[in-house]
Amino acid sequence: MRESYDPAAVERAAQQYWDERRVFAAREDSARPKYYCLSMFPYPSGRLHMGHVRNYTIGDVLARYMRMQGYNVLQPMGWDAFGLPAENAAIANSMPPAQWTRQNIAYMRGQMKALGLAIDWEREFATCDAAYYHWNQWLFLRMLERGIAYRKTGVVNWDPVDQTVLANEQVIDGRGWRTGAPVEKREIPMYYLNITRYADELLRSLDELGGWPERVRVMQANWIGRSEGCEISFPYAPDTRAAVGVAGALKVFTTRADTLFGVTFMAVAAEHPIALAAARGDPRLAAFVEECRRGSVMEADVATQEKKGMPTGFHVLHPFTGEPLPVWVANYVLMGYGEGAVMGVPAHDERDFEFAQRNALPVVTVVGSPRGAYQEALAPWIGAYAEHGELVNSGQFSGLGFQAAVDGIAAALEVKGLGRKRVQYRLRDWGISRQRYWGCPIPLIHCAGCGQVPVPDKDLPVVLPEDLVPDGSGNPLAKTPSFYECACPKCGGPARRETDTMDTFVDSSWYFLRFACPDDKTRMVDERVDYWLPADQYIGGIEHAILHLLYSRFWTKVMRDFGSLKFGEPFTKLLTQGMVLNHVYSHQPPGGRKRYFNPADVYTRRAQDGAQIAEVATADGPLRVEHEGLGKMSKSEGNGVDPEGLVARFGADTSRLFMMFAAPPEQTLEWSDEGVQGASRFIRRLWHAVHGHVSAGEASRPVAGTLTREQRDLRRVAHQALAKATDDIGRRHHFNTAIAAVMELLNAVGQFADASPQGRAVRQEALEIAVLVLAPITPHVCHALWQGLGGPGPLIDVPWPKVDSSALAQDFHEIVVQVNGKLRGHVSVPANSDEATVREAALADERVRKFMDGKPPRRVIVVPGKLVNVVV
RNA sequence: GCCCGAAUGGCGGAACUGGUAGACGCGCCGGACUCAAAAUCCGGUUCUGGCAACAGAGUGUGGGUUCGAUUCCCUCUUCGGGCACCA
Repeated sequence: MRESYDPAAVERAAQQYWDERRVFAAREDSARPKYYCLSMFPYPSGRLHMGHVRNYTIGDVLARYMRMQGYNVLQPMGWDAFGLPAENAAIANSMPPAQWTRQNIAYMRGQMKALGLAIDWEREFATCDAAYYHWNQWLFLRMLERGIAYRKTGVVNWDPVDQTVLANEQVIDGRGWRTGAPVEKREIPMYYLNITRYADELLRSLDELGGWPERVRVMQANWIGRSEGCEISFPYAPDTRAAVGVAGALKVFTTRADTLFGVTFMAVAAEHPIALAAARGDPRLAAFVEECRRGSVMEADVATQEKKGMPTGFHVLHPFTGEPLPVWVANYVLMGYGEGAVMGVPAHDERDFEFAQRNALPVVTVVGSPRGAYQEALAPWIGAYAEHGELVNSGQFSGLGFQAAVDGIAAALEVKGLGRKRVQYRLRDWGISRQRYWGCPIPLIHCAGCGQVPVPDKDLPVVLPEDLVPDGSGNPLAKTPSFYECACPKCGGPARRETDTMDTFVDSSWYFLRFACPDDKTRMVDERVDYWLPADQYIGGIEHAILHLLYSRFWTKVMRDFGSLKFGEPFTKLLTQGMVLNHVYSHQPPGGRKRYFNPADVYTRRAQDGAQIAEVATADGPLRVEHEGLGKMSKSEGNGVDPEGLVARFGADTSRLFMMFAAPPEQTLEWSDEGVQGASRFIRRLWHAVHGHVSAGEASRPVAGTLTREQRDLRRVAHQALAKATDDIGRRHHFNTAIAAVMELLNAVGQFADASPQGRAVRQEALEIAVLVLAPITPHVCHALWQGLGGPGPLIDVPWPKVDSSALAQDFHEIVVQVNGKLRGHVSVPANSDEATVREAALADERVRKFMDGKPPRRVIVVPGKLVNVVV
């Protein structure tokens, strides 16, 4: 082996070795246990960023480790290739999204290959390949046949100037990103997938996901949001009946039916039929309804906006007392959630309380909370008001506790035909229609005579034309007759093809299945899926904890119910990688569009008053930019760091080692390349240690029982490091501490000067352990070092080493002694000492006696092998 | 606003099940090598007091449980993620 470490040469040689032998091409093999190691495929945004490097290195370490453990490993890669950024790039560069996307894929594939990932590239595909999205369309039609896909109207952000539907991301402070025009809500027909049909199963089967982080399961459970409550109907009073034109009732859902006698008003969404009916005769109300129609549809905006309301002048009747209750329009009630109406109980609900205070509505206490019920009209809200308690002022139900009250009220409502118990979910059906070009076409045809007609299976896929260039106004597909003009498959008459495309979450909801059979031209999935799936380990960012993972679980269950799959959960274990954060800098000219700047281009200086000023250099001189804090590395915020420079300067192994050493995978990481020198230095030290060792000739194996104390010490350090690294990599996925253990081992090897044959044998074993443990993390240099050490066979085929437990044995234990919980001394006791011996040794210690100050021990706590605490 | 996390030296982090706080690395300081620099090697490095031995304090804030709390419970603060059309 060469004396000095040349990362470029080492990495070229190792990658060539793997490529020539196709060592990562995975084949089904019933003789070996399989391990499907899946990382979330990237959006081809142009360049990899450090979040990608982190994600794919974690996956690669696990894949290579499990291969060493004897598993038949599949690690695939593909591209989540449809999406909005390609259209934005197209607008900016007048280039078709397809061209931009495919260029990016080619570039990023090269970057990934440079990292030396153990990927089976023969399975690669992009979701914009017709051979892939063909099956999106095929399954969508099967869902349509079974009523899982259906059509209804939905609310979108509408830019009135560009006449375009905007993504939430394109709405900035309530205005369109390009035009600056105030955004409006607009209802349009859309296609939905009936995920709520699976709400109960999606919730219950979270319990089976023992390999998922607790926090993800909690987030999903809260998102699905099962609540048990009552549906209650408030019959229209005569004024409402007259305005709406028919007799009826205002239906609400509540988890607090026990507070029914405390209802003092009703609140409906601005889009509710009662609100619209009332607005027809009231210009002020009409203006308020119009105001509510403005603004974005995002829940975060709705939840934080000022709570406003206006009375309709109409009334509904209390189901028990018959008392008329005023109906208000409120901007915080959402039409798309529940019934679009809520009952207002100001005495026992904080939001209702604030609304009542603001609008001078009465407050009626109906629950005697043990910690104090609402009394004074102007008293501030306290949490106790919302607590369960005994009912008061509630007619026949007074005196009942929470559950008895809910049961009694529900039963009585049912008798009257005005309500019943019901389970409600927060989860809403999944709207998949996008009024965009760069996505999978929805395979439907609209015929004047036949209505909505599915594209026949034989005509699939409906291929997306790849040569269009969007201009930001509307969907280019809707302006392309060669795409939308077609014949009705039923009657043969002229018809119009659907121009909406599918949400890109559809593409990513099943790609992991297709990696098992990417070449099957006749079926969506085949029997190879039964071999590889479910994926044993899924790795991806915590930001996908809800949407992507929930949609993938739903899609899997649908395919299972169609008979295509034999399992209902796609990912057995989940590792949610913490985000790699970087600073976010932006500039927004008055009335103009906000632009983001990469932190690498930003420099800061001090103003005269000492304040930090951030600027970027432009052709027109320095431009002041605003620091928005830290955020995940992303294309849209322009704060990604391209790993290319790092790899070019230090090599893939150093980059991988540095990234894995920086923090455990699940932890958020603020990007900094300080410390990368340390990773580079460590690899060079290892190289020199191996080189120095092997240039002195061959070494034998150590012979147990004949070793000196120093030789036994080094063996113990080596096997301790191996035991720790095995646990850290295999179980905990804490690669940073595994690396630290190898660093300690290398430090010990450096201290070990024994050049005797036995000494050299022990050093050989220690270096082999160091190289094998690092093999999953820094595979290229370890490939070369293994050759240098004369290890048997190529590293890629070497199994994970086994801990020699006899090497770990220790004769003495260092016991920590505390007095009153404070560290006061150490004693060394033989490893097999009993509790009494340890206690005696501790009490005999001089320093311990000094701090006991002559007082007798009140209590002595002995933790075997570790610690003694003397309480005086 | 709601849901989920996180906070430990100058910095990244370690302490896994309640038992020695600061492993390992970066940076910094000192030394060796060198004409010099880089690289490399050796030593030191939580803070305060002390020449030292040593003592005291210390894991975002305030409280609680415990012989013992970075770890468990409650409060608050700050930061990050998600909130259904960014992916």
